[in-house]
Amino acid sequence: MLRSHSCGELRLENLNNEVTLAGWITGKREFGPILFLVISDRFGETQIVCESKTMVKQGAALSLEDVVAVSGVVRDRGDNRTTKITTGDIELRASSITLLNKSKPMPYDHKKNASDTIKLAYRYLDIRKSDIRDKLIVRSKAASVVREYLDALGFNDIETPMLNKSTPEGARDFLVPSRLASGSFYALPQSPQIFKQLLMVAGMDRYYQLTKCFRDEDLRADRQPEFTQIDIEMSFVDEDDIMQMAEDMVRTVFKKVIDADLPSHFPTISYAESMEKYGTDAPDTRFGLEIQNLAPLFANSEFNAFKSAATAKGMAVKGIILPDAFASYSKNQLKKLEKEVQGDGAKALSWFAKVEGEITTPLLKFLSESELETIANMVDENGIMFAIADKESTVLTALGNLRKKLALTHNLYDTNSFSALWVTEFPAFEYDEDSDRWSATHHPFTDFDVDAVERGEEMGKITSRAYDMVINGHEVGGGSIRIHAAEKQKKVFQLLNISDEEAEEKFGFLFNALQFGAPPHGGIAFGFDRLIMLLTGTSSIRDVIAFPKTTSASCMMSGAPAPVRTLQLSELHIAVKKED
RNA sequence: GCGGUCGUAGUUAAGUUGGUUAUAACGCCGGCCUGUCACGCCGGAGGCCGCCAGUUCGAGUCUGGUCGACCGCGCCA
Repeated sequence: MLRSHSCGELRLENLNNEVTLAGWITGKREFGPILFLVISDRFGETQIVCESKTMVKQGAALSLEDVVAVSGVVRDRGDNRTTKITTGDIELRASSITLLNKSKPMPYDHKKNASDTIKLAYRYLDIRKSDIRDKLIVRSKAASVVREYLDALGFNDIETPMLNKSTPEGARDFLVPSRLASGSFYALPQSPQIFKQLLMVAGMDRYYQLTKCFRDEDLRADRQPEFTQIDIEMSFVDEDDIMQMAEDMVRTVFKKVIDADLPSHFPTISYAESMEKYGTDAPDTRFGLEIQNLAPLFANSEFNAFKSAATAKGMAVKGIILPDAFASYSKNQLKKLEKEVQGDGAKALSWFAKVEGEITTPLLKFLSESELETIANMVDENGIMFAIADKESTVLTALGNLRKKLALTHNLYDTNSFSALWVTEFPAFEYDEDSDRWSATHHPFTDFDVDAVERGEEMGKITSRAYDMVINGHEVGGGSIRIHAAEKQKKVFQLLNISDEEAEEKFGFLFNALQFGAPPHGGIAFGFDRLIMLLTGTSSIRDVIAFPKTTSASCMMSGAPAPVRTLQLSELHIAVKKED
């Protein structure tokens, strides 16, 4: 070992010990005949004093971020103790300094808020100098808690292939050209979905994996082209078994990693109720501001925009009530809010405020006495009711986003608290206007009541056996009970207008497997990165990934993606087309 | 693919109605300093104002395009 202690370790009890520390120089304060250095590693920092002429000379030659080993005796700082660092009671009187490696000056000032560009270009320095380091440690800890938890329940960690066959459904695949089979390609997995189901057919009973998934779609603050899933599948279970296990696992992770208590039972809300109350399928329930249906109120309104929205099919007029806030709003701010909802496709945002018992609104002259009275009864003094009349889906999206925005600007919730819940009863099908047909909302292996279709129930009302776990308005995990009977799977393909040939080509190997005694099974997959974002309280996924990519999916350090040599291309039977 | 914000010494920023030699702080280099801990003081070096074109007598500043970073929409079964 090049050191006897870490840089965060020494205390008064080590007085007069002869020790050696190794780390980076992070401070240097010179006073002629005496010189202070600060040596740091990820465990902490320790002050070094150079007093002899030789030591001062050697110390003065060092630069910040040089890597050194320093030997000497631990000394009490006496009157000069500090509480700013954990080793502030002591200092190390240097008797020898070994320069292990020199460092160029830092390319940016880590104490200031440097640009993402330069921090990503020197990611290893950002990890060394910022709290990214702590977030990566949380990530490591969380992964080990997950493994411990699942191992104890008899789950087996089984790897699945990275080189797969491309399936045209779902997200765009990352492709890997084949050298041996000219013109053929592998696809990197979007998730191990089919393989984990095959493992159930294989009788493995309980499977899990922390594994990379790849999706070639445009990025967001919470999306990377490669990300990590906690992938889980179980045999001989129903929804409750999986949900109970999954929430207990997540509770354990939050408790053991950040000592946070999630509720002992996660409430369940149906997709329909979630959309109606919160305008989203991933509601944040740390605050109220639930969406109210205003259709009854305006069904006979003189104000035509409201009346028609309240009565026409597929239209809606809904609102949310923000208590005790109107006095703090200017006309300008209300205009800004309207701009926001217009960004979500709504035509306008109406508002009604209660001032001294009376309703104030730009729509005053369009509304009847009784309408104003009803609103006055709904809103408390100084409260505002915001309303949107539009296409139902637009109204819900816009109010859902407005709700989050208002809660954030008015500090309506504790940012350190957690709300965890399940969303269930998702529609099994959604209507695709482009292709004029119904398609599976989740993947086509999700179980649902197929007979309901034969009974003639409305396609849009049939729900599937799927469930999403939502924490603080983020979907952290989702899964379903799968179809395990080949016959049923065949029917579903037919319902979805997937021809036999198409089904055979896309999913043939799974379909075959279902015919060989597939057990009832189901599972769930968690977005591991998003879970770590919640554990570390960050809003950027890049903060929880050691070497992330930019929003255009490139790496600021390596320059990936990059062109390759012609020889490599020709081995792969590939010619690159020139862009115009 | 679309929209928004941003791009000026190594870094973070300022830069007025378009006008002489483009500022500051931190960092870097040299010097001084015996208890600092954001040490202090003196001096110095450091610029393709992202890139290309245009308007103009004159562009860091105005216009168009382009590249990059970030945020959002589409997309992400």
